[in-house]
Amino acid sequence: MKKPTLRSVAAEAAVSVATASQVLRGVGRISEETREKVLNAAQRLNYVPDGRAASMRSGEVREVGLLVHHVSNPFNAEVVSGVTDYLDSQGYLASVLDSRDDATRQRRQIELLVRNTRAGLMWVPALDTPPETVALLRAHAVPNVTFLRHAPNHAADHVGVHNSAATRIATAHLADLGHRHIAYLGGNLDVESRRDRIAGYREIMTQRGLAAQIVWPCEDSRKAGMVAFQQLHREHPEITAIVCNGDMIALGASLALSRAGLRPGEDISIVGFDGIEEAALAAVPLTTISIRPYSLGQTLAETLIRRIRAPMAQYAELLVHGELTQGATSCAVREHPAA
Amino acid sequence: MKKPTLRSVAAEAAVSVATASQVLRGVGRISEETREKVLNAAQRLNYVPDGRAASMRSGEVREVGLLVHHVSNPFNAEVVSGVTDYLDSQGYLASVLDSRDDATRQRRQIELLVRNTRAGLMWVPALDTPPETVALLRAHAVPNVTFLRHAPNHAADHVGVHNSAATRIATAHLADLGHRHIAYLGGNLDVESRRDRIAGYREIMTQRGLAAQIVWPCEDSRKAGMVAFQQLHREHPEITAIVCNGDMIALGASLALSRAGLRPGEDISIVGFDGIEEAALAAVPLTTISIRPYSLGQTLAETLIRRIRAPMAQYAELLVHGELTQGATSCAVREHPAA
DNA sequence: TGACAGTGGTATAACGTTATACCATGCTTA
DNA sequence: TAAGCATGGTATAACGTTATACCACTGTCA
Repeated sequence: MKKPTLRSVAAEAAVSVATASQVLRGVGRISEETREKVLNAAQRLNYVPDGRAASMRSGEVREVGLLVHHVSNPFNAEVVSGVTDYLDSQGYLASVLDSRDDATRQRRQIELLVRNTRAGLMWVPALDTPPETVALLRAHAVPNVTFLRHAPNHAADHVGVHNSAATRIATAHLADLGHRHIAYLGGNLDVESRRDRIAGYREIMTQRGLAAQIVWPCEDSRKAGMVAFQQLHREHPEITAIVCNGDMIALGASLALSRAGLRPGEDISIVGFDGIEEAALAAVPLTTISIRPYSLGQTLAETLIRRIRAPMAQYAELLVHGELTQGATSCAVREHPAA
Repeated sequence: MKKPTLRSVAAEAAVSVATASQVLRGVGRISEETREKVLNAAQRLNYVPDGRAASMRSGEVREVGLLVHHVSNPFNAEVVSGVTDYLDSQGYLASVLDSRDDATRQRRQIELLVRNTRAGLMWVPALDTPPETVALLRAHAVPNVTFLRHAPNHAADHVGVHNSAATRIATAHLADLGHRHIAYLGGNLDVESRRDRIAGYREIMTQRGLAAQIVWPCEDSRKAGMVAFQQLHREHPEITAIVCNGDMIALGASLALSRAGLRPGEDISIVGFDGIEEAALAAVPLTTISIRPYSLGQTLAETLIRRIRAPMAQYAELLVHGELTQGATSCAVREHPAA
């Protein structure tokens, strides 16, 4: 009643372990007759090989790690879904961890992954990721792909979003609709993605001769978006359009607007960023720059697997372009609402 | 430049592997002097033990599997977050897989987990999970906890929701508000959770002498909820309140209502089920039966770890009770809207 | 002095695979 | 008939740990 092992299968089939191993892996020269004997024995015993032993000997590992800053955030959840689906199709397993954007926590988690010998790692480097964390990965030669953010002084594959291009599209879209007072709402941390997004916003604003550039920070959640929008609206009633740092913020802003008796789109235009499923199904469907998180997750996993298979290949940086998804929250400007 | 091993650490510290191993695990009788020698050597070499080898020899495994039917669904995403957070605190790793509620896919995924020697498994059994899948788990003595649904003919720990009690609360809440035409919206599959929920609904309806029991199926998504509500409303204009099979459906219904020019709560009352973060932050905050998905995830993980540590303990069934979270989508009934 | 118990360490066999090298056969061919 | 070579299989040493058993000292005490 013990767990069946290759030895017991071999005994059952009356062959050597070496032969049994070869049959089960489909390698070597084995006669059809013994092949069947082994296969039957394995079936009878309900044999499943021990991946640990196999991987120790062969050096092949089919498990990877995925480290994000907040698993239950809808954008990340869709990414996780894309990642696990792709990996599953390749026979890989993913261990998912939530760093909560805490560098200390992240450090411990990476150690846990290294200790459990993952073949590679996909990670969103936490804020203030210290050099030691990067050194750890390098010391253990862990194939890894950074996602959304780069790690400081770390040459590695990267999958991310072309942030500035995306906000250029968003801002230009609003400017084309005649808006002149366009604010940027969201983000409160000094991360590259936000910097790049704001840069794209400013670029278009300047190009169109729009001097009133307002950047208003807030956390990445619906609630924070609501509150921040209310403040922004009170301080700058002249604003007729906003570009948001994320869909959750945009949904929050849209909600605040509705609750204030204004109509998203008609009174004030809003453009989101991410393209989560929910965006299209909000009370007022959101106009957003869609990044297709599910497909981004697939790409991320694909990049890691490729790296694992070709460890010496040159590092690559893949930035996906966002595309404008027209919802109902962006319309042509009307006369000044505060006028 | 090769990966450091216990052997190399021992060599560096000029002791035997056995000694090095004992020092690093903090067992055995070792002098302070050699202890430091080993610790320093390990540090210098950036040594991290190989979990595979350790677990093969010691039999201790600190990795588990988590198998749900749809990772990016907000409810499940919050559960995953709770699970990974708890496991992380215990030094465990979770491999997350999405079965898409496909029994064949699920079967392959469980085999993948068994092959990679997880210490245990948390799973939402897919629809029509065949006996062989259950047999597989039993044959390999995999400690496992079923979540939300039971697997057929499978004695195991279970963590779930007290479904009938929850819908009794929801239905009674609406009846107390004076509603007499209350429909049940959502669910399209013959799963126990839905059966139990409907039973709770019927129980209260009957108890209150409300004969008009309407059960309207639909898939578990916002979009499906929208469409289904529209049909339901067209067919049964007398309905003034609905109990939903999930928050996503409720949010969809609420949205459809708004788009039809009706006010959720004031014209037709809606009660959701789940208590996802988003519910409280919808255009109209949702009245729902909250089962705290994050905390449920923690409980789930805790149950599995307990089982792993005490494999012979009696099986337990833990059903959490939902609690009514009052939002704005449920109000006292007014005169008949269709009158 | 010899018995005995601590103290601090080591040698070695597992764990369950896979990779490498090798060994019997039987059959061809010069 | 000897050399050569497929064919089908086996023995065995790894992989990097940990558990078990054991050994060499030193000091204590009758």
